[in-house]
Amino acid sequence: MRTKDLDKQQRIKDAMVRLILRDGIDGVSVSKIAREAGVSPATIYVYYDSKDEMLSEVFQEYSRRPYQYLVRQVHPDMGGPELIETIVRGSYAFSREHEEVFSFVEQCSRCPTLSAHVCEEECSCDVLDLLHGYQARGVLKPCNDWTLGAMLFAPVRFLALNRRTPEPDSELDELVNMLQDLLLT
Amino acid sequence: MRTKDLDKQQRIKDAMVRLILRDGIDGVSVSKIAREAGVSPATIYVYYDSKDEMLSEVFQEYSRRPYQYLVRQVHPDMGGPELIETIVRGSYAFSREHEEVFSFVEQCSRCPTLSAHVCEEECSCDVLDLLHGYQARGVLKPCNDWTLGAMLFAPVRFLALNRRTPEPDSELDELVNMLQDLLLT
Amino acid sequence: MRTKDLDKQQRIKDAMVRLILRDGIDGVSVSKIAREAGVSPATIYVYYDSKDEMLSEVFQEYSRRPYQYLVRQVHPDMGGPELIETIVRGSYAFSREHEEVFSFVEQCSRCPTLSAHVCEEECSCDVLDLLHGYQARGVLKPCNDWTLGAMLFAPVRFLALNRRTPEPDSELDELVNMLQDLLLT
Amino acid sequence: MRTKDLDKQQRIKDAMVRLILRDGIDGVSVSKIAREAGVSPATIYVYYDSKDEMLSEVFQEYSRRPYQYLVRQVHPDMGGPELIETIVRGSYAFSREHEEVFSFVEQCSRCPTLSAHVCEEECSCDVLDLLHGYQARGVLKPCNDWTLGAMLFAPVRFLALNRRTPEPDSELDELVNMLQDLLLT
DNA sequence: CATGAATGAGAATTCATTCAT
DNA sequence: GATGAATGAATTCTCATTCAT
Repeated sequence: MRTKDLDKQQRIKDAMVRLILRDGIDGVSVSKIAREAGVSPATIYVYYDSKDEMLSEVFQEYSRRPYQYLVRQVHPDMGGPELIETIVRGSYAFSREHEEVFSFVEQCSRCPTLSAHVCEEECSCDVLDLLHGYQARGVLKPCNDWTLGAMLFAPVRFLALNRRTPEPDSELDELVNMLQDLLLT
Repeated sequence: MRTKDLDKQQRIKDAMVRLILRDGIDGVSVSKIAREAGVSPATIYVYYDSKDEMLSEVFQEYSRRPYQYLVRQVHPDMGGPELIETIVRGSYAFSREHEEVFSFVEQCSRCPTLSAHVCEEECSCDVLDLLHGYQARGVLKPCNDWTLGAMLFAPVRFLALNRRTPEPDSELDELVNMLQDLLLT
Repeated sequence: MRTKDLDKQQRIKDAMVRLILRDGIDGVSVSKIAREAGVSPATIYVYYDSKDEMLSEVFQEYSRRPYQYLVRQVHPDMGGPELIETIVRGSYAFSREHEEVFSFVEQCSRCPTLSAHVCEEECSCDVLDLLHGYQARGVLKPCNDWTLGAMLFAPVRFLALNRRTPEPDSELDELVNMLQDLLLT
Repeated sequence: MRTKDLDKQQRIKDAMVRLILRDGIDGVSVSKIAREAGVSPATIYVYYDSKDEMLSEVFQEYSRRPYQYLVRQVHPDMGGPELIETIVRGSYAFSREHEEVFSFVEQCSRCPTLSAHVCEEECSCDVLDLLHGYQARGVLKPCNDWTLGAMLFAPVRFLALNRRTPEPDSELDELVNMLQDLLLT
């Protein structure tokens, strides 16, 4: 008995996410993924029951990534302004350092068949917990979780998505300032 | 007969957009669209050279819709607070009244192959012009177009996308208030 | 618009039945059939929704063939002995002249998924009507339709199936004689 | 351990035969059989060199079963009428008590690739020997083995195959009577 | 303009089988 | 002996597109 090769499964995920960045979610096929991952198409079915399930499973896993990335950057003893800045700049950094994951998650979360099984609220819960701490301490204005998320995550992603060259340093600066003004007490 | 033809092309667009809301952009095919539109697959090729071109063309056309919708709601003699409120609530209204178009545009704009040919800046130019007027008059804070768009359009779409029942009235209220505070002088 | 080519559909059916005689019902594939018929695999799906439906439809059509063949051989003014002889020898002749259809029907009628939709009684109804006439005239013994069918059709098919060389003339003669003794008044 | 192995092989055979009753001979696969038998696909290849050989071997073994069943029911000192009745009713009983084996053998014996290696004559030799005894004693009419088999086995299988509800008691009665009249001196 | 038939290419998936343990 | 992983080849079927009418 050969044991399940976790490295192989990771190569499959990587290949999928890479191809979706390149060709779009409507341009990937199981055979393309297999070729890119260096395995047989049949091997993919050792790890996933179907293409849909593969997409769904990996989406579920990766949709937490942007938030996990942020949690790693934030220290709970940061000040309010630094917190906002870290979240905004961190979000943008994630979209650059993990382009494929960022694009993959953005695409999946707009696809009705996939997004049905993933809840933004759950994905961001760790970051939200952090933010709740700041709200409790009166550093952050008390406001609804959804509004908070909408303001903290959506605009920077908008910039990341519509990224042009050169880098939008000034836009990011402006955004950071605005959100500091807006969300801190 | 002109009417007939335009009607047929419109039926094709409607069918496409309806199916993409239902099945996702990775789940539509030319034959499905044809069936849904009540025409032959061959007929689609009377109006479009290829599936890709069809998607691209319709995306280009429809990506302006959310902004056209807003322009129709805004009167240039509105006050600043009313302006913000109209834009935010109008954006949300659009996502509800034109669910398929909203979903279609959101999906296409995340798809790298499609979004390459559509520029957010161009789509929103009419709304931006309006906003520039308000900035010139000193009603709206002077800030970068991208930052402005990011703040005015992205958060409400975030709410629209992650819509849950019941309706997020309070979130919208909060959002409106925040943006009024933030963007008005 | 090209019109549906009935000849093409016939070639598909012929190919299917020929291959099933050669390779068995578990040995045919859509692509093999297409190659044998000289069409593209996709073309088969113009005429049938799926492989299963194709099998089922053709089975339903062809399962009547052995009986239609018999009806053509029997004249209603035949005498009783001649009737029996014609049916028995006719059944055997059919199995030789239409080997593929015979084998196809025999294989399908044993396959649980296929036989569920085909009823022997319906297939043989024309022959049974003929036989009822003979029973009404007191030429043929009055007996249950199923028993009659079992005696008239099953034994000769048994011989046809287990055919060895040389031809089973003597067996057929004996069978004819026996059934004449048994079934005539 | 011997018991373990034979048990495992038996489970494989059982699974195969069960699945063929359910899905038809064209619907079984090695993995399905393995799953149904609760073993690994690879294990099947410990006992058989290939799928074809497995089918062929089991068919060869099981094709004798209906006749072995009959031999067990017949006592050589039975009278002629009882003999006929036992064979006919026994054949029918077998088809009910061992549905999967009955269906399996019927399907295989129609499949050209499989039936080539199995000879009805050999399978039934024990029953034929019995019948020869009755013929020698002048109880049973002297007639060709094939004709005898055709009359004694085929009609009742025809009824078994086209079984409807309720049970065909009257057909069986009639069949028994007919064959007694026909075959006994 | 409009169509349904037709198709080569490719989709997702399963197959029978072998490999490594 | 027994296994689950792995796979090349083949499966059924759909795709985007073109053809003939």
